[in-house]
Amino acid sequence: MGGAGGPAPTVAVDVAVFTVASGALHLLLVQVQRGAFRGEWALPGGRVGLDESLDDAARRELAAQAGIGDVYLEQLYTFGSPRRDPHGRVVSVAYVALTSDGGLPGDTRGRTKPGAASPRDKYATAAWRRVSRLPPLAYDHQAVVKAALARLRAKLTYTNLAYNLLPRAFTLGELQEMYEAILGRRLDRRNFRKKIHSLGLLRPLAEVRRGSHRPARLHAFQRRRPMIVEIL
Amino acid sequence: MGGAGGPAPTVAVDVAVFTVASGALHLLLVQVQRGAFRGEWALPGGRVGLDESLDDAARRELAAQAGIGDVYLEQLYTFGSPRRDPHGRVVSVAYVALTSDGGLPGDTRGRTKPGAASPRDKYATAAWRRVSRLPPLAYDHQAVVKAALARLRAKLTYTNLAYNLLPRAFTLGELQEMYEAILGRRLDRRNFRKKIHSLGLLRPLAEVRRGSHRPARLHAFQRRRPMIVEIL
DNA sequence: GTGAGTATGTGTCCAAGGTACACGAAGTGG
DNA sequence: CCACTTCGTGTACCTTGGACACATACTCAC
Repeated sequence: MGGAGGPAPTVAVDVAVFTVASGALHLLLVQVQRGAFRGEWALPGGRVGLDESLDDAARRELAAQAGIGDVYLEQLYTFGSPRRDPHGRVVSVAYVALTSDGGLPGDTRGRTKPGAASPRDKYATAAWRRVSRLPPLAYDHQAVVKAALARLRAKLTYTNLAYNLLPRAFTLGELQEMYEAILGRRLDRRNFRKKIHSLGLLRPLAEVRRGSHRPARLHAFQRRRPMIVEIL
Repeated sequence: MGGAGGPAPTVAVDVAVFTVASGALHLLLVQVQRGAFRGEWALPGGRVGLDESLDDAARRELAAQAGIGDVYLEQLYTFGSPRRDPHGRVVSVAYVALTSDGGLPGDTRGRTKPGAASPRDKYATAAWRRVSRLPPLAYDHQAVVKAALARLRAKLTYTNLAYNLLPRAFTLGELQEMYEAILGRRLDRRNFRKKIHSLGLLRPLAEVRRGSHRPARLHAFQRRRPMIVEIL
């Protein structure tokens, strides 16, 4: 390793933020404002400052470009092909982020319907898109998303990271629906519940969710911090 | 993302190269030549050129600093704390590498005894060290090694990456010895062999290895390319 | 050459976990 | 009050992983 001097690549971060809404997995995209890819969709991200860590840069860009704070953040992979960005040599550290509400600016409360663009001007070009129907992406971001999805699917099966994608209280049906949406396959309801219960990850709440049919008991995660647990 | 201009971090690679010899896991270290850490031990690595990929940079540095080519290479994690290098802001992409012979320069054939320093002048400061007895490391390389070991242990249990650490032909005892050395626990010989056989990863050879006792049949990997296989 | 010593090589039994699978209960809505 | 839909639970089977014992083949010491 060494000091400074000489030509060097630029360092950037790109973040794949996921959330679940309407039983479908969504990804946050922004519209490129200038340059060769102007108008196309891309992952939020940007240059890393001299005095901030990579994680900090990722959080800063998320807040700046989409008004999103309070996410689970995990480094994914670093993409550094010489020609991945036509504007110059950019080495990009990719992140996976998870959030429970489509936390777009303004209505952080109002449970923004993913799929719609954000109301605020500053983030007018940020939007949640169903992962199953993504537009073409700028740069090599399609490869980034592919890797992010693989990581997300893998980690859901052996960690409790699911708590980052659901609100405080949820029904077992909603939890299962989330797993099915992300893993892309159906799960046996009885086996799923048996497994979840045996792991003791959840805590039943007093309330129930009332719908068109039999009410479902609400649950919450015992501990909302990352743990290694074999779920599926 | 964007173009050039403004102050930016330097990009470097650091590589944790592992090999197995004398039934123990070894790591390749180099002695720092200048700067604040002069004389201390560190992982081989260096700046990333403007026109090379990250993987290429890792291979180039390995060849230059230790005369090592022909390794399995896998990106590990990117370390980017602002103060991890006292000489300036360096974002370092860490790699894990695996090689079967302590392939130090010159005697690529002669199966260099790990633990000894290299014979060639140019690589005089490169040496294999037992992972169980590592010296203090420069920079944040101790954290890098810790992460590399975790990755190595994890991957050995669900991939066939072991083929990168063994010569073409080996006995089942040697294979098991390698697993035990890396995982740090003993395995039941009968269950281990049963599992390995049932996976069909190996191909028995005609020859046997003769030692002080009953000869052991030599085996080779069916396919020497990365595969996902649940081994342990 | 012969017997002790040691590493190689194989099969069984049991426990645990995963998968397939069916029925009653609690509500809503017509 | 009847039909419908979702919630909620338990059993049987099979596969897998882990504990475990004995015969074989060769070397070395005597």
